[in-house]
Amino acid sequence: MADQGRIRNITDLAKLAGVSPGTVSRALADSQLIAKKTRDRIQQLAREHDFRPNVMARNLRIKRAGAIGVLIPLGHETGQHISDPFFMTLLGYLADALTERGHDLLLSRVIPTDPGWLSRVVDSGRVDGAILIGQSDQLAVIDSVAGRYLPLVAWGANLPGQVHCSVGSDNRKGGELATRHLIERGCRNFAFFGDPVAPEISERLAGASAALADAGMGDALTILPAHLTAETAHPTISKWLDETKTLPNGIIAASDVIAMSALRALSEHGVSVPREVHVVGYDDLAFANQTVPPLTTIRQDLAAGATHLVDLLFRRIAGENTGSVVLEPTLVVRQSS
Amino acid sequence: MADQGRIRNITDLAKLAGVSPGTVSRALADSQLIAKKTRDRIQQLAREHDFRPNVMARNLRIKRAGAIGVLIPLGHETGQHISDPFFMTLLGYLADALTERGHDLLLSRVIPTDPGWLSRVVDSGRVDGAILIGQSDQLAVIDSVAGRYLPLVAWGANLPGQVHCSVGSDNRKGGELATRHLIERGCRNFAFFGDPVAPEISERLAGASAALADAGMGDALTILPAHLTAETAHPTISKWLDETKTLPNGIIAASDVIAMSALRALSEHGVSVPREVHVVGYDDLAFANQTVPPLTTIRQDLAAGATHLVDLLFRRIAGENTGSVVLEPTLVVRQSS
DNA sequence: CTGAATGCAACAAACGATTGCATTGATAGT
DNA sequence: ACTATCAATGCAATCGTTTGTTGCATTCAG
Repeated sequence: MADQGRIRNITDLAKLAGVSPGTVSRALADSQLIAKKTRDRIQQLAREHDFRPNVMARNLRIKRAGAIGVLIPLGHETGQHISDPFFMTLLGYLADALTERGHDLLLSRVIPTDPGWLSRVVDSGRVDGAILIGQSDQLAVIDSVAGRYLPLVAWGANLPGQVHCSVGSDNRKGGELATRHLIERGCRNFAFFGDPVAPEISERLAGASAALADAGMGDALTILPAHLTAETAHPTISKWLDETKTLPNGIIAASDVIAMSALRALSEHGVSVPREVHVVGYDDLAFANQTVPPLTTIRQDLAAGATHLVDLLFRRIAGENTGSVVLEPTLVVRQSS
Repeated sequence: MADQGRIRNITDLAKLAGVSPGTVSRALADSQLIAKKTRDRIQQLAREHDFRPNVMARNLRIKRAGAIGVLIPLGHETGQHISDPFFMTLLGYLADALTERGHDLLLSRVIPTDPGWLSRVVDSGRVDGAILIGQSDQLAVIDSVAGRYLPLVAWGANLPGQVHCSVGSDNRKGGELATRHLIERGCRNFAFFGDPVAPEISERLAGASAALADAGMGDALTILPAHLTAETAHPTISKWLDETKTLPNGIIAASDVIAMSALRALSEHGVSVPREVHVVGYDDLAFANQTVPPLTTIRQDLAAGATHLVDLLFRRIAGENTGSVVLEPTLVVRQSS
């Protein structure tokens, strides 16, 4: 009969080492309370049997989860897949930032059917805190949970009177930047591609309108409510181009994804960018400088955003009631304008 | 004095209901052992205090983790960010498939420095199984863990003699498909953009070479080892175009991301696609039909791939020693060829 | 009216760790 | 030689559940 197989828990290892479980626990934690010699021996033994203490049991005792829930609520825009490049870019940065802090990332794509979707996660005891990527149309639910649960932060708009902590860029200002740039480029006739049902988008639109009003061109804007996915944006835009009599010469897209669809649709209609029409996107995702022509866009610094989100979250986990953060959007000029 | 605050655990609720904790547990699980009347009363009470049993404690007792680890090993190609659209697309599908099975997704971006990176996750007790997105250059480590740990599957190549279970498309065949298509389009002079250091890429290249040899054009292929990220691929390609004397008329890109960079570089060099040069990508990611012109590409069905990965994983969790799956790649013809 | 069958709920032992406190030896101080 | 001190380890309670076993009332057949 062999050694009775693998070492499954701290008690097995204790027997093997001829000590008590408590001693093993301390030894593996490298506690000074245990003689260096014993510690080394036990650690060596653990390595030999490649034994690792059960994290779940540890977390239960220690009362922490070691994981942060990252939720992507898809309320409106149900067609929007989790693999939307914007979400994914932010997710990537979050993964890095959380790993750095020694926490795991529990990913959840959630389609809010009942109002319990958020508490189900935060009250489950599986996570030490939660990060929402986008608020979708769930402001009420988010605010209500945020009222009693501190470690919760969201990417998105910072609206007056909102209870929860958010990180996002100044969408209104972004819209202004884009529009001013187009005005400088000599555009006189504008179109906004994007559905203002989402708060961020409607802010961007508001910024655009304001900039035009400032320039005395308040009535030169057409709004085309294009959805945020490429699959739905392209046909919408294409159809619109077919039907429109006078083409605008400045297009403000609510996202890079929409801008990319616009570039394609314009190309298919034989319209030259930027000669005939100038296009500005929003986000500055990785692909934005790989389009033909490379896209002028409003950059949201998602790396900085992720860092802020994580930073605020951990301060809240520590008990601090932090405020929100609004990032400055910047204009990145490339060849589409 | 109020009700002493929140209900934190099953015992609190038991006291409140005047029953034992065990009864509460059974009641919340809707066990027939508890009288319907008692069950209802307790469930109602739980709802009122929106109490949810602690998942970690439950999992500890029940000996399951309720989560699947999804690991993205970044061995070679360290520049490759987690937000690579390919990874993210697959991740999205995985998130959906796992959620459907009632499991959480524990995301980990791992840069393998020591060989313990994989066991650290699977032996931690936090996950019921693990899915690797890509094998990177870690075949040895993966195979060694797979030898003793059943619930492990990987997206990637299916190599002869490999111990671990994998799901991936037939890269060699994909390379052949792309090349045959270009031959049919009348191309006579070819370039392959991609670094064959990764096993998948080298298979795609092998397929391309084979197809050319078949057609008696074995020496008509130039290889440009472009990296998989857009940031690095574009300058490489651009430089190459500057220096090359005779332009190929057929380009096989190892991925859609590389193809997109190629499209841009070609456009910048005033080369018309597809009139002068035909381009085929690989993957068929969401953006592939939004490029200018829309990209002809080899489609890997990632939705099906994710379903297979999850399916195999759960069969392995149940104890079955499954084989690997190889998916058929298909050609999607658009306007770049 | 007695004894067996049945339905409900309580009890207590796990799951695998951590940690305050008690205990043990050995060394040192007087 | 006797005790005070201290370092090293063991003991046992605890985290919040689940679940096999047991015990107490009923109910019903005979």
